[in-house]
Amino acid sequence: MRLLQLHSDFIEYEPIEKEIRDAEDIASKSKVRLEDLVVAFVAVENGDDESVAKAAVDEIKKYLDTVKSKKLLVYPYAHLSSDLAPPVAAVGIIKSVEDFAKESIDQVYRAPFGWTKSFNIKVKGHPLAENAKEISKQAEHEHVGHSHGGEKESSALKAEEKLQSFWYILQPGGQMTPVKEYKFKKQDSNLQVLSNYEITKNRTVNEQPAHVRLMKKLAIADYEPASDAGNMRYYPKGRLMKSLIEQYVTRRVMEYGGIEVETPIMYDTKHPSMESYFNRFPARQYNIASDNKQLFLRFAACFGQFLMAKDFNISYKHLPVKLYELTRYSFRREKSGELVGLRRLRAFTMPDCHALCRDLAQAKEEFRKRFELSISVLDNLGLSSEDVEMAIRFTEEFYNENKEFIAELINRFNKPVLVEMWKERFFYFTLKWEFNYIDGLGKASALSTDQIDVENGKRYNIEFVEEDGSMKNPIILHNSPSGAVERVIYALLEKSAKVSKTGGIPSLPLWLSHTQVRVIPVSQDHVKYCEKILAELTSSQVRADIDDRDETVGKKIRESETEWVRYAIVIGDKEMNSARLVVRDRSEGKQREITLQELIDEVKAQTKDKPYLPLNLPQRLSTRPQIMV
RNA sequence: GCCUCGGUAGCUCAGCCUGGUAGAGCGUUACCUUGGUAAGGUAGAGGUCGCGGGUCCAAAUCCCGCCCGAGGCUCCA
Repeated sequence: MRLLQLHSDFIEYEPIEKEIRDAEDIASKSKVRLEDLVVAFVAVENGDDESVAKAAVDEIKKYLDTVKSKKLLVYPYAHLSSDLAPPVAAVGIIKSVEDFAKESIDQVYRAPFGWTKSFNIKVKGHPLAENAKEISKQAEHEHVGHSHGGEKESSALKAEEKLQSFWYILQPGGQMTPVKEYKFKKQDSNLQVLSNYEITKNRTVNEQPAHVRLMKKLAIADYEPASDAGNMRYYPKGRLMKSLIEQYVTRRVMEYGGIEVETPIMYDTKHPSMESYFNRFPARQYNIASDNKQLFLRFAACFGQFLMAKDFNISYKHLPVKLYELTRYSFRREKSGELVGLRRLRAFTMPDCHALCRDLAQAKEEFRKRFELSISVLDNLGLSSEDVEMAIRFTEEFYNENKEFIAELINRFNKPVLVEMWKERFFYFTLKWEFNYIDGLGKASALSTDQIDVENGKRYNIEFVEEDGSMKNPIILHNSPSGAVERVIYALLEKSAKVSKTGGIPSLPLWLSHTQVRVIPVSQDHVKYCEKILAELTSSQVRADIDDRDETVGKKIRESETEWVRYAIVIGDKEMNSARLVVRDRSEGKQREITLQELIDEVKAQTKDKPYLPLNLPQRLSTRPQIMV
């Protein structure tokens, strides 16, 4: 229950109309005026009962004594809480508050429940005139919790603070050294950054991250002030880039054996299998009220897939079963101060693949495949093992029983790895790894990840029939082979910023570039011929456009450079009378003379095995709305 | 959420300290120029100076509140 008490000179209120069906009937709709009193605004929340009403009255009485008042108005006020009890229950509790109050307070009034009311209030100007409290059922003995920090803390949040971690560096070959004793070499500098980042939490920088400027300059994405923070808009080039990454990751997961499904983005907080899972995590979700249901927006694909898998009829012969979904979006209500460009969002696109496994042996076998898949997917997206640092987390028990398995993963990664070890299992997983991108400001962000989950099979009542006919809960692996799609773009942009910082030419992978080839006519007389070339490129599935604006060649070249267009071909009289083209290759900063077919082959070779989508803007630059730059 | 800094034309920013007619570059529109590998020329349009309140004869400028962003703290299953 939420309680806001105001010591007031007067209040006037007037019932206007019934707001909800369950509103109580009242005798008169005339304006009510009360003077020199305490107004107690009350919101009844889910789970509140008579004992809460009693505790609230004790609290109110204490407050009335403090401000030396003997008059009380109980005023139902739903807006104090986002976790309201159903109206039928709430009206009962409100009446209980009124009844209990009458036992110890001289004059008790109550405003009607369920009505839209207008009110006019004058609060006294002394320091104690305003007082907010949150009263919850479990706080019965102490009766109240102060309104600040009143947010319900999940058990996970509390326990996490107590959880002690032991940090090591694990090298290929299996040698594990406490981080404090490990001598970082020059090539380990990013791992050192990651270690400091995770352990000492020392992160002092005072700059805007490079990718934020680039995502705007390249017209990929931008903030959307009309939405909630951390919900971005994606411009045509960004949307195309995201589509391509999404298609690529999805195809790779399906080739691995993933079965694509789609599940709802919102779930009932009160659903039995949801509640226990839900309460283990910090209250960091978007809440939505719909009729009498309290819904929340998913923060991962787990729920949907688990709820679905629960209804499958599974035999041990079917295992492992791999369910896959690309969530657009997953939502996490990160604290406002934590949001950064495309690195940390409140709405993001997450490939999420769960594998239901028969036992630990099968889980480990599957885990290896997914490790390979993740390395390969990330590499193909343009982020190799050199660009990322690995962290692995496990319980002491798991480590002791699976040393060889863990060493195998480290050897495959072939670089020293940061280890976090716990004495006891607190989370639902026994083993988890992730690849982190370390950006120019020394910030670490997780991309790919996989976990061995030994808890949710049971929690969600997912079962399979074992060979002997018994029912068992599977071990579940949680893999995102690429991490959030937005974060992949963040890493690619940060990586190119690093390149330009060291004097190189920043670029994006060719298959993710909006324009792969730009055709530039010297004058309007050449436009027609250019369009023929353009048609050939397009029919060969090369994304090409034409700068047919009335500008100088120099300017058009300059703009193709600032847009990071890889190939530019200038077409004038010379080219119209020759089979060869002069191609400007941005990666070399030089011009080359080749045929159109050779250019097409060159582009195709570099985009082999990658998805293709057509241009997402008009081909003619003269008809293209300008976005940014 | 808390602390610090910022928000001025579509974009990047100056002006604010010390109150007195709202500026530049890019982009855009029109015209001239018809071009050969990183910016051709001239002219015009374009503003609720984030929003709301206050002080003042007068507020982009000073004060208060709010919104949005950046960085830090914290957090990141």
